Amino acid sequence: MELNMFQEHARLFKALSHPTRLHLIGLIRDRNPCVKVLEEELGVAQPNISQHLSILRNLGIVEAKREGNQVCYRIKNPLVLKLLDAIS
Amino acid sequence: MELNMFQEHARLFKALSHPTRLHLIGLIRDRNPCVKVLEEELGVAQPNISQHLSILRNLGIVEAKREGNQVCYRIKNPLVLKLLDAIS
DNA sequence: TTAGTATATTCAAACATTCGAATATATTAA
DNA sequence: TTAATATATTCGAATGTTTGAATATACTAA
Repeated sequence: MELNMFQEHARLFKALSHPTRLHLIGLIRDRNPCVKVLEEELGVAQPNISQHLSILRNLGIVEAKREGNQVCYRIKNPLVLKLLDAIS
Repeated sequence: MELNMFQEHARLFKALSHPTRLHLIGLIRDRNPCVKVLEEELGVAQPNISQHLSILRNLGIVEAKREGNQVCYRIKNPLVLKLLDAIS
């Protein structure tokens, strides 16, 4: 197993190592929601949600699509779903 | 999905979010090695290895068994193996 | 007992993450 | 245009993680 593999996997696990991000991923998986919906569901301040979404975007875990006034999110890397299914 | 579930899963993912710990888990899975062997394989200082093993022990991911002079490690929570298989 | 080997713990400095506050940007409606 | 709504970014303080250095503990051999 390559050393860089460990780094890459560690980065992915780190992205999943915060409860808010796991909650976000769960909602995004189910409904491809826009940020407003995520904000209401989580009861977390909007800038904080955007910060967490930014982390997930930068790792290629989710992707954003603007739809008029709002931005909707969906899962980009299905590997993440495999991991979530494996853990629950 | 309960809020505490996200916390619990996040804790597990955090334990897996460091390359050294992933390397350790891989070796432990294959050979149930003692710390000396882990030290040689990883080329990382012994106290640092013990620190990472302590994190994995505290989360119930691995367990230690003293064998005379040395301490051997093995996987305790097989869920971790499911995760590692899912990611690779 | 003492010396040697194997492992664990403690501490502090360096570094990274998290979050609220403030602000910026994008789009729509008036 | 201006105002309103939705989302993103920046910054800094608080907090958490990582690591090397020093030290402690456990066992074995002499």
